[in-house]
Order: sequence, then C-alpha cells, then structure tokens
Amino acid sequence: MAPITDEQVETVRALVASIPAGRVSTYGDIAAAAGLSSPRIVAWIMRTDSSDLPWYRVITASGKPAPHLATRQLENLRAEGVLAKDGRVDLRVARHQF
DNA sequence: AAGTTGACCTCTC
DNA sequence: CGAGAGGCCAACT
Repeated sequence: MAPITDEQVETVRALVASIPAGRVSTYGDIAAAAGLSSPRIVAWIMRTDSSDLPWYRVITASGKPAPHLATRQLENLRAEGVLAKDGRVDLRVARHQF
C-alpha cells in the first residue's frame, strides 16, 4: 500500500481552502487534483481528520453532500450564494475548477 | 491479524 | 432515467 503523505492531505486541505464562497467542489475532483488514487480517501480525510476548513463546500458528484449533513451543507451554501435546486447544487455553475 | 466501515465514483443492466 | 454491483485506500474494532 502507499500510505498517504501529509503532502497529499495538505493538498486536499489547500484545495478546499482555496474554494471561494459561493462555489463548491466534488470529491472526485479534489482527489484527482490532490493526486490521490481514489476519491474515497478524500471522504476519509474529512471523516477522520476534520479540520477548520469549510468541508461543507465539498459535495458529491450528485450535487449533494452526505445525507445527514446535506441539510446543513445546503443551508450554508445557500447563505454563501450557491444556487441549490431542490436540494441539489448546480455543479455546472457552482463547481470550482482548479 | 482480519474484517468491517466510511462523508465516494463509475460502469452496467 | 433508476437501481445494482464493483473497486479503491485507510482507519477503527
């Protein structure tokens, strides 16, 4: 196995931190941008290594975050100006491109 | 030490 | 367009 280096995790954090307000990103994109082999690692990072970073700006490819957090995330995103339709964020406009 | 879990993504039926 | 299965990596029990 290839243990994830701090650099990878740090890159993920940097990417999330560099996401401007009113914009979101998907796990897959972050994982790819961080150079991770699998998007699951990004999800794992949020679960285990929760930081002060705005994880709520990170959503799934479906345009919706986790079920339990979805309500909170969408509310926060809506407050930042993200246009969410029926609980779904418009990735075509809100998706932050690196 | 092995098996299960976790906030996933993509392909196929 | 909706549902199901597979694959991926690491941490936790």
